[in-house]
Amino acid sequence: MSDPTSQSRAGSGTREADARDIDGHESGPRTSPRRHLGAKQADTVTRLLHAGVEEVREHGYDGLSIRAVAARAQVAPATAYTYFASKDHLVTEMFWQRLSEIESPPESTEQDTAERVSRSLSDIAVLAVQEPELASACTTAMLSNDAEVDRTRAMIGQHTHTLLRQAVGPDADPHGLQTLEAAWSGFMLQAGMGYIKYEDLPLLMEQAASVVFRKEIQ
Amino acid sequence: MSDPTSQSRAGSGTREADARDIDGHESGPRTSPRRHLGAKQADTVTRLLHAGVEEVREHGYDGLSIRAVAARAQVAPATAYTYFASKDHLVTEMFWQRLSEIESPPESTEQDTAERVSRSLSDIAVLAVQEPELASACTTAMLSNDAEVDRTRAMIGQHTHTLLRQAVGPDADPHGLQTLEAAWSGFMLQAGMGYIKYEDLPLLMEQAASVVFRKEIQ
DNA sequence: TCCAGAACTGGACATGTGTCCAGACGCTAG
DNA sequence: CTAGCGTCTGGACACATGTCCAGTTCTGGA
Repeated sequence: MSDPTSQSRAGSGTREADARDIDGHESGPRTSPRRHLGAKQADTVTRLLHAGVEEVREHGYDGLSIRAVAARAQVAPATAYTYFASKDHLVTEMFWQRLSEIESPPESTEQDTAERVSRSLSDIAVLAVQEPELASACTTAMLSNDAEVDRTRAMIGQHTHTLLRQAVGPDADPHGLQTLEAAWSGFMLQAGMGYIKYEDLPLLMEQAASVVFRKEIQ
Repeated sequence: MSDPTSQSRAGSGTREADARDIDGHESGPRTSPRRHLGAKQADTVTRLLHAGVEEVREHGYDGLSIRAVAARAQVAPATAYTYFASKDHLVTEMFWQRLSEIESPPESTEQDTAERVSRSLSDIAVLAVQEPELASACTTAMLSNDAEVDRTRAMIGQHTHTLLRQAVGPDADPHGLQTLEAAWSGFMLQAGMGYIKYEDLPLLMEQAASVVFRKEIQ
């Protein structure tokens, strides 16, 4: 988890102060928030995020409209735009909210690198399997040129980078890590376009890791 | 040279207006699967594609509008929509038109795999360096849910797959190829978002290939 | 209790996308 | 020369996105 420094647009600030997230657990703020959202605002944001997930689940990225999300959250469209700069921002924020809860698996014991990589990312894969529409929508939304999306994207990238780095170990070949990271983006992309299935991601990444880190698993 | 067998929406049929069909009349203007273009139509398509490249160069993906492209090509918007199903289709088609001209380098001699991979893709990188806006726009456009985009995307994917396969050799480890292909998508994606530079692609891919195919280059 | 400011509302506006269609145009066969 | 047909036109339409703002409702603190 981490807190997307709530900025002008609040969006990210969901996990703030008293803010409870969708499922109700409270959260520890990570990054120092510059601005706090009051309980009411936090609630509005939460409702929007929640409504957004439902909308995207039902109608996919294309069928998602901010106005529909606002309506479902029982909020005026203009209010939604107060918190999210754009549809893409909303979508990335929905994904980030879920993703940020994923931590590195505890004390990866004696497994080999490939397996650790696979495990590290399997939680993301699980998320993507549970919410394929969201994952796929986020893939598209991430490409948007939008200052707010930039921030969120950076956090998503940072987070998966950290996950990978931890799985791979601090002394791993930089090129190997680089390659693995690119492969991950590539697989996510392919899954977003429907070329591969999200549930195959862990296996694919395990194969990639074993090929990259010559662990002779095959 | 792969020939984009001109299809429903003409787009791909850019290559030479020779296309006079055996039986030139098909009534279904909209969804007819295979339609060949007369010289005049081919010219219109060419002008649109050309204008599109200029527009995207000047204004980027977001600033690109079909109407502006049509105006630049001195054609009515409705006419543009006759040939291209959507803005995304136009963009992918522009890219494909360039990409399809790229061939595998001749008989790669005794170089090692990593270097062959780097060489094979360097022409694409050159294209992307020359037209970064186009490449980046295409990255976005590829994600569109659009039947026409599907086709073009498939051709683009097929073509790069072939390039890679040839560079890597027919007996290469499938997982290695798979990983390399994903890494390629990933790097293209990262370049499209501005995280890396298009001109670094060949080096990055060479590093990836050498890591994947244990050629002990490091 | 009361009120200033924060939060939200609702609807108009500017812009863009993609569709549709009646009619004008231009090439070519007869 | 002229009819016919494929091609192109231009503009209206339906709908989405994102902006703006005057006005209303809510909230917390004196």
